[in-house]
Amino acid sequence: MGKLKKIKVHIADDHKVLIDGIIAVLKTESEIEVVGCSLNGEQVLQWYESNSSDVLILDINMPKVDGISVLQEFKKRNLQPKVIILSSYDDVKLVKEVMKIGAKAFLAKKCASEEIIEAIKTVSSGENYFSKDIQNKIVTSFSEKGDIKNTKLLKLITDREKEVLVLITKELNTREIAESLFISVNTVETHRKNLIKKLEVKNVVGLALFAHKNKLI
Amino acid sequence: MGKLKKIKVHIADDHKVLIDGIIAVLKTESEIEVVGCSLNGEQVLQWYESNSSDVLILDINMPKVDGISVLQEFKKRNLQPKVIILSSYDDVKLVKEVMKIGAKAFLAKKCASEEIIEAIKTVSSGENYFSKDIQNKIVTSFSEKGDIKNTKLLKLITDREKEVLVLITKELNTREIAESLFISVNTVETHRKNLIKKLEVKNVVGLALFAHKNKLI
DNA sequence: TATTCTGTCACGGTTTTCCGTGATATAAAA
DNA sequence: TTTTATATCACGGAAAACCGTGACAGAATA
Repeated sequence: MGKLKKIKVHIADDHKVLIDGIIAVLKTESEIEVVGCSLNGEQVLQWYESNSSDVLILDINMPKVDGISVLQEFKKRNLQPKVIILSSYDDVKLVKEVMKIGAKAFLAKKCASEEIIEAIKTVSSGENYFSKDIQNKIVTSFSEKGDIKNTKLLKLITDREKEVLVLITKELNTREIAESLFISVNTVETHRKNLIKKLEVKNVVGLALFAHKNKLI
Repeated sequence: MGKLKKIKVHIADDHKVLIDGIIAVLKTESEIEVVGCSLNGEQVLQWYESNSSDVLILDINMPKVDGISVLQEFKKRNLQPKVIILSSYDDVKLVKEVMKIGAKAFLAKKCASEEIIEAIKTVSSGENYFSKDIQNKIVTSFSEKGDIKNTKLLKLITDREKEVLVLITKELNTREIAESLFISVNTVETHRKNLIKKLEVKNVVGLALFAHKNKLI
């Protein structure tokens, strides 16, 4: 052991084999040192009560306490190991969610094992890391169109109704909308009624959310 | 000219030099044929009235009619050349916007010229294409946290209030919320009042939009 | 211990939304 | 030319939202 400060890693996954696999891979890296491992979320939280690591490789699907809950608990306790999420699901929404609650990297389990090393080094230097296939998914998801269902609805409403809808989202009430469009209160009410019918919502809340989701504002 | 069906490309950019550059690059590719070019959006629309191409390389910033407007007009006229956006701005939001209105690829102007060829081939086969630097930006943008401004307000409201707020966005009225939380209508009203005060909005519309903007739903 | 925060509930009153139903004029489409 | 779509207006009534004010218990905090 030289003067080199190793990157301390904890591995949490309910599949013992997978942990062993990762340990084997990491053994080839002199800068990385596995300092602990857990088979479920509970163990992880316990371990971090009396220990610490630079990086935590965390499975999402674990018994007792799942990975998401572990992350949330970490946030509460203000624990700061850089977390690399390891998941068999590589849904883009899931990726977004875990990044939001503090993860620094996301690896699909089917990723190349060298990517684990890459990920550890990257997050410990402060950057985020996504495995190649995840990157692809993210980019692909980007070009997906929004709801197709709603474009149909969007085409149903007239320009004037759209105008009223926008003013509704500005938190104006019917009287104020009428004044700002120089039309009768009754007319505005009619527009409201038609909007609610056409957009298949129950009330203003539905209208406001529709407008926002469809970027009318 | 053999039996090979060439990919017909139109180039639109207000910088003549850039057009010439692209033409020079594409000349090396036997499968690609430049069939026209325009210096502004108006010319593009005119050209497509009596001509057609498989691919259109389109600059965003052009005089008279800009690239976005061209895309929108295309949609109206139901013209279907695969559009590759060429832009000096590589803002992620811009990328998202143009993809939504029908673009198939996005290239930053600083991209490697081979990427243009790659992009043309990719879109003409029906897939989307993003230049490497754009891909990076997209992935990076993914891990960025949301608004910082509203987190102040978000911290002001209690868990129970958040619960009520979420139910409001489901288009439930006060009575229904009360029933689903097993509390009195009066209590729900109190929560509503507090929410409106704390979040500094005028009515339910403001509440709904706040919830949506802050991803509470 | 005293104070603040949270969650609960109540009452009365005003304002706004929601709903149905119907009418008229104009313009566009079948 | 008849029909359809759009935009306008009216009335009446029920339902819901909004507002102020006050109160109480338990938990957390200072």
